Amino acid sequence: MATMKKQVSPTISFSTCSTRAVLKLIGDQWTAMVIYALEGGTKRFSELSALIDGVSKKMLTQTLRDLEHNGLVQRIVYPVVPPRVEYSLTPLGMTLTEPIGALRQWAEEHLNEMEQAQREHDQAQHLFIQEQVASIVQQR
Amino acid sequence: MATMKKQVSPTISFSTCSTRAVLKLIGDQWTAMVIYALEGGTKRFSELSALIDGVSKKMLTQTLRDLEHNGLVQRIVYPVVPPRVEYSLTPLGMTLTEPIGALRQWAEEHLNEMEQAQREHDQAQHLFIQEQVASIVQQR
DNA sequence: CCGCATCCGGAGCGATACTG
DNA sequence: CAGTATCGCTCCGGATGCGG
Repeated sequence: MATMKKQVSPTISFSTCSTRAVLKLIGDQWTAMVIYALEGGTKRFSELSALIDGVSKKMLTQTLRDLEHNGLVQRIVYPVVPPRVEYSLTPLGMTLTEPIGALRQWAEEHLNEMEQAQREHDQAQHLFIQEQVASIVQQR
Repeated sequence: MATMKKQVSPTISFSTCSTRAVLKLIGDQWTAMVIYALEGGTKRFSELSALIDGVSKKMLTQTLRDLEHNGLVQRIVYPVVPPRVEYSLTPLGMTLTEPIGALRQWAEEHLNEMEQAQREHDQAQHLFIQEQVASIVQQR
């Protein structure tokens, strides 16, 4: 097991934590899904737009630019009319599919547990609020 | 989720993609780091606050509440003066440490590559802008 | 067909002050 | 000590229109 006790040292500066950097990368709504969509191979802008339900042109452009800027996605413009732009993962981008896949796998395995926990928690909250209301009413 | 307008896409519906759910979970700035901090064991509110550099009380509270709501973190309040509140990972929360660890590992391995790609890209951008300026100056 | 610029409403977040 | 309440600001993200 690689993960032993792994005690958090008392002086860890979280500002330099690499987790933060990755989160800044894929933390937004669309990045992970763009990468996921590009796992299938090279895609045109309009194809991505159609695949990723709900994304606006602006956000898609922004996300792709960001990924390109970080060297995870390659952007190829064909100077033809009408314009044709193709996006694909770089080798570096491909390596990101693994941890993202791990995340997705976790989600598929544990999402139902989480939803159940949510329901239980909501119910507890609900009952608690009812008690509060009851006690307030009683005071009057 | 309440308002599902378009569900006609024959391809993958990304709105129901589990990746999205996980990202909503750990996508924000602090969640992943709270979990990371709690890997070391039970922590008090003030301890977390000290460990996670730069987090405000408001955000820390919000993040912890969210995690508690999803059944990933347990919150125990000791009714004493001064107040004492302890947070710890639930078994479900522990399972999240793996994919998050994978993410961090990827970051540590590839962050330098990304930074290099960024620099190269920035330089290319810079040169391009220089060309633009030059051509404009030339026109005058 | 692709992408950039602009505007604008609203959510998110920090700082501060207050409570128990 | 561990929050809650409120204010104010920033920035996200959608809609629209232009340009190549």
